[in-house]
Amino acid sequence: MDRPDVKRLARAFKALSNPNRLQLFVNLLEESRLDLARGRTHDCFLAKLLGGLDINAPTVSHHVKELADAGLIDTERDGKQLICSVRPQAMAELRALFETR
Amino acid sequence: MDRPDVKRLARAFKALSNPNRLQLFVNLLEESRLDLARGRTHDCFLAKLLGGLDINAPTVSHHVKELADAGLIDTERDGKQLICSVRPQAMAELRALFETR
DNA sequence: CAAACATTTCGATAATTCTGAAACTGTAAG
DNA sequence: CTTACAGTTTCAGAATTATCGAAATGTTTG
Repeated sequence: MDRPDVKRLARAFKALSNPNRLQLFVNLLEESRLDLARGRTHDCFLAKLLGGLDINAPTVSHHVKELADAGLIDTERDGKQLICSVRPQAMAELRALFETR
Repeated sequence: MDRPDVKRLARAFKALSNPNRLQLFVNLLEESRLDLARGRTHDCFLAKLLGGLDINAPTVSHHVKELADAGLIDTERDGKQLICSVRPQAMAELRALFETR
């Protein structure tokens, strides 16, 4: 195994350590998987990610920023909406840590 | 994908979100892999896990407890030493989340 | 331009977390 | 029994975090 970059990993895990933020991330993951299954590029604006979450707009904005700063997702502005997508690189790095062997 | 247990996952991620605690866990992971490579059961007491860490005993104790409470590691007392091992179950659950597809 | 919309920034507060000092417990060795 | 060892508990202070309300920004629509 390559020596993991503990500092960066810790940053990612911190981003995923808040239940609301993690739920946001999981929702995005599932949306991504749906779209990938349809062979389409992923495309998901914020409001779509709030499934079942009871938090206000400022908090959502803060959480999204945190996920982005941790390198877990990419964001891009499209008109008045914010498009989110998971970063495959980050996924790979995290998966590697938990690989058995 | 099965619906992930967000609350429990968040707990695990929180346990890994502190750099010192994550380093502890990574050290244990690497020790485990070494021993598994030798076809032996894993066996690791705390002092062995402190590589490069600059934290005092009470803090270490606290961090280990946190990792155990989060279900990431098992601990067992042997004489005056504490034996730690990673929980394969937890590893699998985390790995699943980052699986692509 | 005005109104509606999606998100962000700011400021403030409550809650949680990290850490070490000091004192303690249980075990092994002399 | 005494000492040393490995780790734990308790306590308290400093630092970080989560959250919201209010106001602001930038964008599309009428």
